[in-house]
Amino acid sequence: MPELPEVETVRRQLEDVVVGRTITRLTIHDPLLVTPASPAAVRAAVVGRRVTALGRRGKYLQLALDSGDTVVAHLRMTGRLHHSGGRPVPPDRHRRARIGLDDGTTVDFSDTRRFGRLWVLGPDHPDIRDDWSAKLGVEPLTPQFTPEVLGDALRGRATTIKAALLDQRRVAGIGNIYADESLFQAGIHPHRPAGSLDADEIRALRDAIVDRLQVGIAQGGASIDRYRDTLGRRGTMQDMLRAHLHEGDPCPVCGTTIVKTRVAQRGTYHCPSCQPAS
DNA sequence: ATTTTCCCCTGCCGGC
DNA sequence: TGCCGGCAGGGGAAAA
Repeated sequence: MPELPEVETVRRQLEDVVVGRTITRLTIHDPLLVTPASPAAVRAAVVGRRVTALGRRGKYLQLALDSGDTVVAHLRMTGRLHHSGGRPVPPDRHRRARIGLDDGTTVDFSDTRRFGRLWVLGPDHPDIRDDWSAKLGVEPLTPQFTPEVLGDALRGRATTIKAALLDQRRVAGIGNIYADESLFQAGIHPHRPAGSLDADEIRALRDAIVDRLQVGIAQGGASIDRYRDTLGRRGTMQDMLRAHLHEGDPCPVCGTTIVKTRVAQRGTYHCPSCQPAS
C-alpha cells in the first residue's frame, strides 16, 4: 500500500527517466483508471506533450506537461508504475495503461485491485476539480511541519489520534503503516483522542513521523503487499517495522506482546506497555 | 461541522 | 479439491 515514502521512491526514480521526455503514446486498457474522464480525452491531452517536472503531494504524483496541464496519479492500494528501461517487459494481466516515451521506453501503470486513478488537471478540463491539493494537509517532510502546525491540526479533535493521522486533510501522505510506526516510536496509544495530546507528545509525534517517513524513503519503501519500485524491486522497510503487522510478537523495546485493534476500519498495532492508554 | 460507515475491487487464506 | 466467507485498505460518498 503505497504511502508517502513509497510514492516518493517512485517519484525520484521516474524523475530521472521521464522529465524532458515527450509522451508519444498512451494506451489505456482499463477505462476505470481515468474515470470519470474518457480515455480519448486523456489521450488527447497527453500525447505529444513534453514532461517538464515530476512532483509529489501527499500520496499523489504530479506530472507537469508543457501544455500547462498536470497529470495526477494515485496508486491507492496496489498500483505500480514500472519503467521498461529499454528492456523487454514481461506480460502483466493487471496492466491498466502504458505510456510510451520518445526514447522508446515505456511506463506501465499496473494495478491488481483497480483502485488507482489518473486525472488530467488544467484550464481545459473544467469538469475535474482543480482544488484537490488545497484539501490536503501539511507536507510532513517540509520545514512547515512544525509541532505547532501539527498541534493546530489536532486541536479540539474528538476522534482517535490514529484516525486523525490517516486523515489526509491533517497531514498529507501518512497511511496505515507509518501511522502505526510513528505512534509506536512516539509512545502514544492509537486510541487516544487526537485533541488530548500535550505539547511534549505532539513534539514527539512530529519527530517520530518525520523520522519514520525518512527511514521509509531511505529503505526504498515497504513492500508488504504488492508495492514495488519502478524497476520491480522490493523495498526493505517491511523488515524494520516494530509494531505494524506484529500482532502476538514481543515488543522490540520491552517484550510486551503487541496487540491488534481496529481504528477507522484499519488494522492497528501497538504495544500496551510502551503506548499507555492514558 | 465533524465523525463514522459503507463501498469500490481483487487476491489470498482459512474453514468445511 | 473446490467453494465460500472474511479480510486487506485509500479515499470519497453517504449517513449519522
